[in-house]
Amino acid sequence: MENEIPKVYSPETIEPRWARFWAERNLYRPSDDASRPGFCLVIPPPNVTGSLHIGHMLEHTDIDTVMRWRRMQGRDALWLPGTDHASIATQMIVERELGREVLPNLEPGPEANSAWQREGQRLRLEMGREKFVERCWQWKEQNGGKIKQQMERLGASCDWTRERFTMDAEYSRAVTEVFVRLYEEGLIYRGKYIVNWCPRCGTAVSDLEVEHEERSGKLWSIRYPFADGAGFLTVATTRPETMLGDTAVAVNPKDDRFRAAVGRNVLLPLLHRPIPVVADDFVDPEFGTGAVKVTPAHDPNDFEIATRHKLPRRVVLDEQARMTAEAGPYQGLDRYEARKRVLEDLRGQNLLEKEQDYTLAAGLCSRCKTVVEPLLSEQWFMKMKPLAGPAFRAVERGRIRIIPENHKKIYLDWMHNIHDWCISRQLWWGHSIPAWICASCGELMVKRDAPVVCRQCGKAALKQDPDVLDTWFSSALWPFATLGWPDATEDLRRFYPNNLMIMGFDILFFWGARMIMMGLKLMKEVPFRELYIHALVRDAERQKMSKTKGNVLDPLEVTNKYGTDAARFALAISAAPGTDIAFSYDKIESYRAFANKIWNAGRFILLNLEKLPAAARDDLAPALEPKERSFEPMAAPETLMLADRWIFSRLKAVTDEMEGALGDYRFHEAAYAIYHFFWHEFCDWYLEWVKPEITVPLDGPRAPAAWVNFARSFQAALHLLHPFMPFITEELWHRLPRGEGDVSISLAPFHLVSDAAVNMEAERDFTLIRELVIEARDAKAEAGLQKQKPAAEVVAEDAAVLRLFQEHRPVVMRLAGLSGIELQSKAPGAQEAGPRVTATFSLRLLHKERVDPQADRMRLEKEKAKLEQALAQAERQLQNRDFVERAPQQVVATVEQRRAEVAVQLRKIGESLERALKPARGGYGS
RNA sequence: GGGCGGUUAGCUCAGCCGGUCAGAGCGUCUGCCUUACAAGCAGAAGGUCAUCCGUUCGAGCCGGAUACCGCCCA
Repeated sequence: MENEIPKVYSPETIEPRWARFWAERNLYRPSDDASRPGFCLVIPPPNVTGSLHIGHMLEHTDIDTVMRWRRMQGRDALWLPGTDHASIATQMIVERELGREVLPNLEPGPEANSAWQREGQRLRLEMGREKFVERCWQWKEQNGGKIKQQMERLGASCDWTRERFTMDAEYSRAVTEVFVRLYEEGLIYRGKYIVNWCPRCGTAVSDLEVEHEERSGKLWSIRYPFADGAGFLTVATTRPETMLGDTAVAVNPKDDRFRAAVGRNVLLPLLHRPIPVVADDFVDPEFGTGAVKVTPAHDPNDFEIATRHKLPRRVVLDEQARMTAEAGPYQGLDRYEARKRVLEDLRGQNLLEKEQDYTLAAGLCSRCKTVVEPLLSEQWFMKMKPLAGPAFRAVERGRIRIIPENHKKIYLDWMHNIHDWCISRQLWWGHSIPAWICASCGELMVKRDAPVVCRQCGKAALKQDPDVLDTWFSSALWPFATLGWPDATEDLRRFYPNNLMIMGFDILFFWGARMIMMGLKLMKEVPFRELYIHALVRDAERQKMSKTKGNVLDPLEVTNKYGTDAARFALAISAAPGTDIAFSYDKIESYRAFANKIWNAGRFILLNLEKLPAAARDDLAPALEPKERSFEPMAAPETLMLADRWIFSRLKAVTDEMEGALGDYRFHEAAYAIYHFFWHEFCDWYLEWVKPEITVPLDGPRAPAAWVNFARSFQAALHLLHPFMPFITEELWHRLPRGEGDVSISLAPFHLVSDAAVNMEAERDFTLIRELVIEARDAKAEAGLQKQKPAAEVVAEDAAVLRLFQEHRPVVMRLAGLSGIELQSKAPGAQEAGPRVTATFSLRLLHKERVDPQADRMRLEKEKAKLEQALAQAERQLQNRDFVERAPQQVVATVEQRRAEVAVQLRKIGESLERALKPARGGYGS
């Protein structure tokens, strides 16, 4: 038999089996009984190109823990899985793959990557849109399943029958519907504005997709001569090459230095174009020389100035960031090459006045880290202010609760300062924009279905807008589009609003905020009631994990090495809200030890179960029937041990504590509660206490109370552990005597223990016994007697305590390793080893061979000093009239009680010390 | 420039509404292969709670300032 339960837990043989079991049986598909209370969370859809990293594992651990817990509470829990199509990322990957096919011999590395990318981009244009999109689908079919496999392996309890992808036909219908509705309402518009343009990706990106990075650069001061030949104005710029597109110089109207210049023309150097000097409040007189160049087509602020002053907009940089024909002799040069040439030429003409070091914030494409170019471009935009108002109020007024709370303010600030969102992308893989332009008359039509003829001129010369929508546009619809919107489905009715959303801070604005706006707009209701923002997983050195740093971790690697349960538990217990997690293998290892501990406790119970008569074993199954709040110590007073009453009382307390913590997303507290309970209460004390009852050979048909209580409390602990450690708990649960109908622990109640189990008296009594055992062990260790079994003398003045000790003499002797206990109501002045003093009792070992009297005395002195300090502090407090009068009575009472206890202890220690100083009766070491 | 967070044991971090809150895990030290578990058991040592000032009868906890570290936004 022992061979079937190995001493060391090996998750690799057990976890994949249950992962398959859960998935194959569709265990986590909610019932169709709509009257049952639901609980819904849709996954923040991972990028289909990716694979899950350790951050996802944390996210999914948090999610799965909540979902399993809610399910065990009896809710019809729906965790809806899926992925998003990730326009830019997918396109980049497929391009790189294309490139690799024609350049197979490059050594992998950043250089090869960019060569493949360039070549792939060329091939994409060559093969055309239709074929390329087909390639993307192919890629998705082949690689998109990876995330599902990973999630299954990590135990994610989602409903795979409801899996969604943002480019599913049904989902795309929802995307089109939203676009058309918002366009018709005037919330989506098309226009020519400055956007963030990535010259490498060849597309516009939104503000959120630009990362700012401090870089050292230069600030150049350039002279712009007045057109009439009298002097010059000096402007300062960090981007001299854009001067070729200048259409004005601006100064602050309040700036006296330039009062005379306003209204005059200057000659744009190099191109010799006359441009006006305008006065605009935007100009900061403190910056540079106080005069700035105005480049409306390449700077958002200048664009605004130009609008106010009706200035022309000259585009001098093209979509690859090369100079256009507007740049005259510089046409065709790359932006950096052009900068060099412009500076040379200015210097040559003595128009470059100054060059200083300057720190500037470079905007980088978050996808490829290329410096983005502000560029005038025709794009689709979404008006955000009208959507932001309701989204602001929903959070402000608590209709959505953001946890941890400090993120609420960040959200509100962002929502308050929101700008219109550029939603079109010059990419091929994604949702096409449902807009058609008439080649004949220029009419723009936005339609759900492709129109045949132009509504204006009637000609059949319509061409669909070539752009696709920002991926985030479609994922903003996720909480309702996945449930069947725009149709009024049963799922939608039942699961919208979702109860909860869990995501990382990094996508709060990309996603969370936009989902709230869209949900309120289209469903007239918030998308979810609560939004929990989880922490970031960093590496052991607290560095952010990133592919470029090479410190990313594959969850499956961790899982294969230590077990999923251990990794999940390590993440959960580290997940204090608002604090990033420093990932370390040490941590995982210590929770692998925990899994092993659980395993071995299970092993203990199972091995002994085997030794029970078959009838008694069968008798256990009904006693372990998982019925909500039905477990309490079996009523059989003559065998009911203090330990039984105690462990059930503790179980009840821990269950409540966990429910409280999980309800507030304090995963670390819930995890710690069950960790501590299982290891340091159940195993260290309860199991050790009842061991003789469990190992004693039995006959007869009935399982004795001790057995029922032991098995029940173990099972209840498994239920509490299950949301965190689904695999090992499922395995052990199935090995306990089970009835036919018990399919999975994950469908059994979380809260097994009856309210009647609370027993404060048992907790108090048990605590006293435990203290007694610990004092005895400590005394033995101190005296170097660990290997021996001395007798002890225990003195307690309280008759009830004496009675309690008397009743439990055998178990104390066993647990402490004592050969006997002499109970006294008064100190007889015996003179032995290792005196221990507590407020309730004192204990000394009755051992002739005194090991080190000096050590005893020192320890007592030290303890005495500590107690004296505590006493002094209590007395100081109590003598303070302000304290006695103003502090709550309860606090004063506590201090008074403490003073009394400390005084008693001090008195006893004093006595012990006195005896220790005197030569012993019979002498030490004699 | 604006905003936010952090600083508690050697390391990683908990610590709720101010009053048994000075804690956990890992590490270290001592002793044990005690018939579930050495991935274990029984013990122990270790902290001026970053610094300063303030509020309070009472401050890791509240307020202000400083220093250092980190993040977000512009």
